[in-house]
Amino acid sequence: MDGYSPSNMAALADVGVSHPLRRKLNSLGFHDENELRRLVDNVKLRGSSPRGKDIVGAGNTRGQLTVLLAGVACLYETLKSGERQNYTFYYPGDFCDLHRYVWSEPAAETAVRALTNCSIGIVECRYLDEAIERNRKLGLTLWRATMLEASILRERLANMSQRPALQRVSHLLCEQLHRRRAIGIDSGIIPLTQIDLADAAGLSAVHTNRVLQDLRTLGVISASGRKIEVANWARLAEIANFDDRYLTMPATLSKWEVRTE
Amino acid sequence: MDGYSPSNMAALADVGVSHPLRRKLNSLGFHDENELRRLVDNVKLRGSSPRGKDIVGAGNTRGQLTVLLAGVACLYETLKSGERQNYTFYYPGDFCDLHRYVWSEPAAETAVRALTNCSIGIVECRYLDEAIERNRKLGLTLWRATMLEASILRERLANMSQRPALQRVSHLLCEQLHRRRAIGIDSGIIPLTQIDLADAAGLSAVHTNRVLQDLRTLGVISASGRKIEVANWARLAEIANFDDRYLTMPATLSKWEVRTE
DNA sequence: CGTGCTGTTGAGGACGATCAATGACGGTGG
DNA sequence: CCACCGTCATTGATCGTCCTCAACAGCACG
Repeated sequence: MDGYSPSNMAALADVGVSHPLRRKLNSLGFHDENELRRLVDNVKLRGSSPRGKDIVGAGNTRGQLTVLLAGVACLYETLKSGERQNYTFYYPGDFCDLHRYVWSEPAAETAVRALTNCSIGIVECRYLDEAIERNRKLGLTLWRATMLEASILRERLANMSQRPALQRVSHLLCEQLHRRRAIGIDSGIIPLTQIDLADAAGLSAVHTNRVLQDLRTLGVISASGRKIEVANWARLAEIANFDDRYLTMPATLSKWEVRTE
Repeated sequence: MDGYSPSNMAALADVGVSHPLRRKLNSLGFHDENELRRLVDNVKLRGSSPRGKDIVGAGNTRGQLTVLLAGVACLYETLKSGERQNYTFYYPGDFCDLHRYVWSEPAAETAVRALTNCSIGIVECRYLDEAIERNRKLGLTLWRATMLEASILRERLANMSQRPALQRVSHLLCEQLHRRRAIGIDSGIIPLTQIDLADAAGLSAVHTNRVLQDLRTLGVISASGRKIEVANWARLAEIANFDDRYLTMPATLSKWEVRTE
């Protein structure tokens, strides 16, 4: 199970753990307490989605932005050949449809789907318009969120097109581990099916399975049949040739953060 | 040769053809004449780069943004295995290092390289800071530019990981054709070497060559040995299963454009 | 207690990588 | 004007990775 199941969201708030969105914006260098509070207050709970269900489909949620509050989701597309391609994974705090806010309708075949049971929040675009209007740093921060998405896509591109399957899968796992740790989930459990991984890695499910078995043989992931649990992070990163710089804000804060009054 | 060689930039201005940056921002839905004029006036010519030379390397151009004025460039990375991965192609009007402006230093191995002879302009970050400060729509437009980059990356990801080589190369060619036409270059000539294509498609140069020969046999590209010229756009798009929606602003203008007073 | 979805295994075959060598072209300097 | 050199294009042969098809086992669900 995921650290953030829908059922414990209320508990989260009580215990005083940061709202996922607040944590996300913090990690992007946005620390305006006042604005954060207002923004978080404007996130309405839309409900929950079971695994496999589309969160953002074609044409719905006009005028609203979707925030993932708990669970794991992905932006995917069903290609004409019938295969599925997972483009981006979403974790709590991520906006699932920023592209719609800034750009346009994506192709009709593109959608966001829940990979585990998810809890969904919504924000009115109108509210966000106003917030960006009065606080330019918020706009820059969201721009930066998009830049992070692009950064992840570039990394994936390099690792999918050039590397053999073992490294592809390992790299994907590393990305998930890091992103989960960034939101406070330290366990090595990755709540994705082999099929989800295959769709993201551009491999067949069969071959993905074989790669995972190899990783088990190497002692990198534990041997339980149904769930994927990384046992040896260092070895995994080594195999994947993983360098987390593309995921994290540099220690030398960007000028925008420095410019914070 | 390219429609925009460095040598005819001056001529461009005389004939009254749009500045590349103006055209780019227009295509992203930004039409504030006043702001555009000021921005363009603040683009200083940095000089030109011959094919193969790095335009944006590690650590230079602190405090400045790079705009491609003429030619074709690409964001690439030399992987540890020695292969090269082309992430993004840049065409006149594109900022080459927006990622640095918003995010941070990329990995040291990432750089921007001229693929043809290029003409380079620069803008002081400070100026852009001010411009975004006073004109919120400009910031949103640049955000949108990043979103377009991400959109292209997603499309590439799908086509690189799932499709056979013929479609990969075809799709890449289609992308170039469309982007070139968007900046006013209608010829079917694509000024890239087979090696450039291979690095972008994640294929070996040898196999890329064979694919191009197949395309010649199919009558899709012309048979001249040294340059790649697309002879049959429709057929190419068909092979590539190309859908240009991911590249273009929708006809139904985004709310931002509508909101333009 | 079936019905799906997920995970697992085997065998055969296609696609693309790799290695190696040659040809063609453009630019440079004598 | 010619000789030279580096980059790019081309060809053939071999080999490895990964796909495809097919079947079955296990677990979770109603």
